[in-house]
Amino acid sequence: MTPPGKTTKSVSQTRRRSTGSPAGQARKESVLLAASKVFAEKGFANATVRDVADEANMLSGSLYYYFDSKEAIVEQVLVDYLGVIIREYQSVVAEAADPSEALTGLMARALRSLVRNRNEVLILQNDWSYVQVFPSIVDRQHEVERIWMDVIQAGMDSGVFRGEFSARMVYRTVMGAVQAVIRWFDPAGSVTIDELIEIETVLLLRGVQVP
Amino acid sequence: MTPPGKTTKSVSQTRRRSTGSPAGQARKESVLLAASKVFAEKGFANATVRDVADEANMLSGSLYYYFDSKEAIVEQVLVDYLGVIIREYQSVVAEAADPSEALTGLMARALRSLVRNRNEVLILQNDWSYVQVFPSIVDRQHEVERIWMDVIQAGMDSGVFRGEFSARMVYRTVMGAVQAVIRWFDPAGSVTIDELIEIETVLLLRGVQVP
DNA sequence: GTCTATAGTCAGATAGAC
DNA sequence: GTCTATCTGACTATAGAC
Repeated sequence: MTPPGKTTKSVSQTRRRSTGSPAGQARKESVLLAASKVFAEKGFANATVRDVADEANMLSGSLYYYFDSKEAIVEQVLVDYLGVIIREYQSVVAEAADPSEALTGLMARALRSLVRNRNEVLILQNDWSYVQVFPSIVDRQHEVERIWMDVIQAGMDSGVFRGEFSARMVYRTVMGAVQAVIRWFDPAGSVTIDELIEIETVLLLRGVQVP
Repeated sequence: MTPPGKTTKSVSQTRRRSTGSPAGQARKESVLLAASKVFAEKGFANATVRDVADEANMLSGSLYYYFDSKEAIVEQVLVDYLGVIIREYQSVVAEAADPSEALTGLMARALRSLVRNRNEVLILQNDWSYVQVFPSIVDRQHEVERIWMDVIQAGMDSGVFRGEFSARMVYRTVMGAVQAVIRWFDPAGSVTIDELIEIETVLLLRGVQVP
């Protein structure tokens, strides 16, 4: 498979106080955690900085010690998440023996992360119109797309995936179905994550592969 | 296939002036059209009533002659759209000879409406957290879900669709992939709508059907 | 029916005490 | 670092003239 390729840079630079201490760093993390929860539940535009502060057990003014703006908070939340998932995808691809295994692995990885990082994925889905102004986020989304499409294209080139569709269309269709899982899957329900992966893989891979 | 079943009622009652005249009705329609465009482009929360008024070539105060609130406008936009698509789905199912034909027909219908009513679908997708407070909208979404799931369940019962998944999971997965089309399909691009339908049908139906 | 003008509200951000 | 207090701007919605 294709080599990793160093990930995109540059979160909008913040001219904030250092937050050098470990305690300060931890506090910042707790703000990010609170923000991801609040933004996911109420929607970015509907959630107020006071909501976030409440959830983080501080007052709204204090947030501005750590972040320049409400936008900067959601940007950091999503950049952090995308950074993690990109590295995971890269290692999945690196360890896969062939395109079918790689695509299956990517789907499994996506589904697990969807369940684990439900809030971040919900924000990306629901508030895309508000976060697409950040190049730091858009660039990382493109990096994700590139990783998946390289796998799909490799499968088409080697003849195991149907070649009559564009890799981009296949990627979007598969990813669309995968992302939709967030609307119905309940980790506490009767369907396990492993069953979920089995189901989605069967439903989607059959159409992608050459019969 | 299952009988139509009368659609849900009750848009939040407006205590507005009559707007009885044909001209007034047409003006109201033009506000709805402007609103669907503005809300889809900027997101419901980000769009202001002034934006909508501008697009409809009037001043923001004048909007309130036709509607009680910003919320009432988006509600009307989506209720109108959902009413149309529900009737279309019902007739597709009524005319289908078997579940496979019905499901293919539903997918084709969904994809065409996605392209034709891009704005309304975008609002439903992007601003679901803001419009889910309207029973008039949620009820109609459930009606859509019911129509699709009845078809899928019938296919499972008759043995042509894989029975090991729940109808709901299949519905959500297929619909997720279909809805994702709105993010990449360009009606002015090189892929025609008919090709789009062919592609999505092949990719998705193969996994649903028993080999 | 559409306009002007504005009331009322609320949210993001800042200043400065502690 | 966190708080209190407050400013500022923006937006929805209304009142009333035309």
